[in-house]
Amino acid sequence: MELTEAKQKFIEAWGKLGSEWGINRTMAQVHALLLLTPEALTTEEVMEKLSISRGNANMTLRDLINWGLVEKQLKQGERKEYFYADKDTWNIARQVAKERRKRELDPIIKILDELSAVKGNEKDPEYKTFHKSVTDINKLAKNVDKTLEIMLKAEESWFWKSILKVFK
Amino acid sequence: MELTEAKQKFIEAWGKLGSEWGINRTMAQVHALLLLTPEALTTEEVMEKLSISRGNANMTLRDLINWGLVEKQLKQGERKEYFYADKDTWNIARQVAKERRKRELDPIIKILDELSAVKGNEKDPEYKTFHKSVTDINKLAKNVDKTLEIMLKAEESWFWKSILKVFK
DNA sequence: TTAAACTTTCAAAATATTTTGAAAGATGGT
DNA sequence: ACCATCTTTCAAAATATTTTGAAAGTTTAA
Repeated sequence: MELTEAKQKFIEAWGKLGSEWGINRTMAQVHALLLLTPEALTTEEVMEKLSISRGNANMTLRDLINWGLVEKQLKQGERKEYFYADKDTWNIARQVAKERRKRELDPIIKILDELSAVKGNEKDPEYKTFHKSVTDINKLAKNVDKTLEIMLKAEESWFWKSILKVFK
Repeated sequence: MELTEAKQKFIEAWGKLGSEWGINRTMAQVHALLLLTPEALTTEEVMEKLSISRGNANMTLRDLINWGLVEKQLKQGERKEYFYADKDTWNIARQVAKERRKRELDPIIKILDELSAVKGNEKDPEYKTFHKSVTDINKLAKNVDKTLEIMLKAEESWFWKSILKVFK
């Protein structure tokens, strides 16, 4: 397989994986493209290489910046913006975990807290099942949340350092 | 908040969370409904409670069975099938991890292996960046895969037992 | 074998999501 | 102030996904 074909395959695969995990296909593809590109690219170049519209490229690049996966670069004497993707796999994983935690885990925990607090008749199987499921899921969600928090901030802890080293 | 409203909220929240993670909204909602229900339900009951069509209910329930989250129950002298959801949070998490690993992680690792093997000119920055990104991601993916495998099969290991206890 | 009870299928319809592209909005140099 | 260059916006169009429901399929009992 030659490089051009291989790049294409990677972009496709990354796009597919992304969409299976609730990340817009194009966003994942633009990210893949930037991961494979040594220098920063302009909106124009992203548009061309992936055959997408200006609007789409613009929005997608903003999103990637908001996710902390891509940074905007300005070059001396040039008006246009260049986009560069962080190539550190570990940072990418960290950023994705961080964002999804904030966007999805936190809100669901808030709801689960409310629902855990709902009172009812302990003799009623309907209530008992409801309460058990909700509190169990809440517990798990909170543990995941806590663990992520620790992993995300405290890479300095010897304990986590040794666990995380396995993944790097 | 009273029970009926709380149940409704949980079903909605679970559906939303599911769809943000690439799981069909209805599938997540049916799962939520079954999680809240002490006894097994028939297709008919699921249709009514969630106002969905027969076809949808049928397909969704099959999917949940394929994911290992719901089981079919047959009752003495009755023709119709009843559906019951495993209420053990830990099992649910295990099953989801197991299925997604099989369906998504394994295929992407296969592709990354192929792409890692692509040869090129080490002096070419295009190639170098491609190769680094692909092999780095491949490494991370393989570590995640290995870890999941260990977690999924070997709960008997004292090491994992102590780690996993934190989450339960 | 028939028929009632139940399940499955799948093309078409409904809905949701993504993408486009032209126009409006910025920005900076002259 | 004007213009060229670049970015952003967003309603409409294109695409993708999900849902429907009626018909076909299956199973069981009499």
